[in-house]
Amino acid sequence: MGEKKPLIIIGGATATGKTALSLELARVLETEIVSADSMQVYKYMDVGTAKPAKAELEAVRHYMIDEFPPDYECSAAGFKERAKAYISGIHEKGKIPIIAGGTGFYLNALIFDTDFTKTDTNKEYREYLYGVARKEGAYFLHKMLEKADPESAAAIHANNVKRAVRALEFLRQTGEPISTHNRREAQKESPYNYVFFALNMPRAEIYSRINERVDKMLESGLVREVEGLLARGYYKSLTSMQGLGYKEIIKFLEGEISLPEAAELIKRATRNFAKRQLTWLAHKSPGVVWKDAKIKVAEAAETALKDLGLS
RNA sequence: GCCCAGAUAGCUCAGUCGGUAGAGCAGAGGACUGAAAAUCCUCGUGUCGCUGGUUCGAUUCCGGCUCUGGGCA
Repeated sequence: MGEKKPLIIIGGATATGKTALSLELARVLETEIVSADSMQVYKYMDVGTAKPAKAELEAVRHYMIDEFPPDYECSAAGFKERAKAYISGIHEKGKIPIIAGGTGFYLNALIFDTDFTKTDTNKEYREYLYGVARKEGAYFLHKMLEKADPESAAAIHANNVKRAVRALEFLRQTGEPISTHNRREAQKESPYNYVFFALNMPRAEIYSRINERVDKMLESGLVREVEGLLARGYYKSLTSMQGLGYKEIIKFLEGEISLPEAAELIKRATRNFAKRQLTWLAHKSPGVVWKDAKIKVAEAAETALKDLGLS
């Protein structure tokens, strides 16, 4: 019976101090960090994604940051595959990996080693389905799903074209309804011995920190960063360019909105995002332990080790 | 000082040919298992500026007042 390997997870809404705490924790525990952030994986996207500073990245070894070019379509599957390998690497060094990040879906994929059935993305079929949705409407597409996979159809709202497409796609590729797959994965037990801390603070404080951070990003050259990305040939429909801050600045650069308007939009969208993160943490993350965001490293390290049964 | 237009949900506004009102955004809650910083769902009672009048009944019509735009002096 191989003993379960330890993992320390640091989650929480955006702008809540995950980066700072994970850095300090990594120093104290002399270990390394695997980021779980769907946007920090991209190169050249630094200020808009609030990546750790260069000096910080040098001080503590980080993985899954600057992992892909912005035109690579990162997915939970691809992310998990790589991150999992890095985690084992850290374990082999006899260290406890720290997973830090705000992408709840990615965090879960790692913690539960979600099985993303290997399939080639069938672009044509996907395009075809989107075509159906465009021409016949979302409701029609949903009807299609209802015939093929009633259980999934019942769980997916008719307006959620993206989900309906994926369900249909999954069925065609694997021959299994995605609802069955989801149920199986949701019941999985983690192969790790993990502690999951979620940094918490009053909602109003998170929001004002977000507002301040967006202003700082603008001062730190977010506009220049986006201009640079466009100059390198990365275009607005890329997944990476859909990131918070990027899509809005592109609109500004295209003359659609003013800079102050863009700033407001970014703040608002980021606040909405933070709320979604909180919902995920509260309902989709088994074992989360909420911690005051101002927790001291020493205390965090001590409780983590204790909860892992390592002290 | 005069004329015109506004004054309705936190914001922007719609509406009621007189029977106490509704959208978008904000905000709140939720879903999510190969796009997830994405995608999607649910939730709207507020002295309808104040004050008289007409009316069975006024936020809706009429008068006055206050405030805000714009115009004329």
